Amino acid sequence: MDFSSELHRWYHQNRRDLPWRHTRDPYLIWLSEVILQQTRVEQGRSYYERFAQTWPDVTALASASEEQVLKLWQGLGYYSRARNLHKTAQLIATQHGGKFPQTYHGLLALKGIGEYTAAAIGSFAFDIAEPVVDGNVYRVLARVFGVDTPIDSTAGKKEFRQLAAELLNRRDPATHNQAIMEFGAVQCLPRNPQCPTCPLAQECVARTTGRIAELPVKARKTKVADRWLHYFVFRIHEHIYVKRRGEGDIWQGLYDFPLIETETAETDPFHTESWEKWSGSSKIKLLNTTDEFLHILSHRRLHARFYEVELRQQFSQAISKDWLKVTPLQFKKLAVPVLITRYLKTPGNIVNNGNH
DNA sequence: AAGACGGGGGT
DNA sequence: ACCCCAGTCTT
Repeated sequence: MDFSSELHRWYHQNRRDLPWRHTRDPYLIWLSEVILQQTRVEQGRSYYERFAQTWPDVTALASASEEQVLKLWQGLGYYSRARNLHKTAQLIATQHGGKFPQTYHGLLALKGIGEYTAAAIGSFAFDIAEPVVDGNVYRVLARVFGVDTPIDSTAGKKEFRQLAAELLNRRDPATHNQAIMEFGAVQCLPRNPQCPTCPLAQECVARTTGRIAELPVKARKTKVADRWLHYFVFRIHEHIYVKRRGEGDIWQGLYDFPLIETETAETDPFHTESWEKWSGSSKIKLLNTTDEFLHILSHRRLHARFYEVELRQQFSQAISKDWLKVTPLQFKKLAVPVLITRYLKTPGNIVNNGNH
């Protein structure tokens, strides 16, 4: 039996029941695919349910504000996905009459839709014969066919896509694409592949040559840099100062607090220009300094501390130009990074408990 | 071609 | 501590 038939048979017996597998609606498929980019099924599942319920079609999503979309996306990470999702919804609503493009290249042209997602939407919604190549597919093909070209190289991407295209069952690309990804996610696991029960074990090159642990090959590893963040939580009567994060850094579009970043762990935030500017203009009473929060991102180690301050008077316009004054209740409606959520959960913090 | 971009889970 | 996850975009 050939690769695709074997896969198809395995899939028939082992497929999980996932909510986005009950629809051919390109909007819902798009939604699920964007949510699942670099995200495990179990992590993305509840987000999909909430998005699909809150905005059941592309017009509804287009009518929402970016703030609302980011708030519902809060905690999922890679927030450009949410911003692009929203922008693309508006484009489809206004320029495409609410209808998705029905070609691979038409889909590929949309913001937030790359080769993988265009193939996924194309095959699942429109039976377009394009192969999906995601992390699961790289792993399955690298092992079964013994391909050791690095998957994060240009040559590797090309080679794996070519192989995936040759294997694709053009009579039923939708099922084939689902099957190969599901096989990677359930059977051919990264650390613990279930080889004893694998229908492809006999032909699997990695298996027969003892290279299961070495495949697939990844060329580069992301280096992790440290950052030191000093957050100032200024409370004045019933309000807190917050800031919307801008372009060119993590968490774009989310809200946090006025921030002093230092280059080293030793640098004292109270001996900086920002602090001189703030403290020189206002009566500041430091109430509390939290312990350090260590917050791990894939490419950063964030060391964060929160300085809680009760203000007697508000800051001048010159200083707080891009700051926002909100009540704790209003603050809860804004999208914030998980790091801020962690701080807000600490007992007795000045935001939730600031009535001194 | 390389880096930026989150957060959670597994070993 | 390190790796991976239904990747995409920018430089």
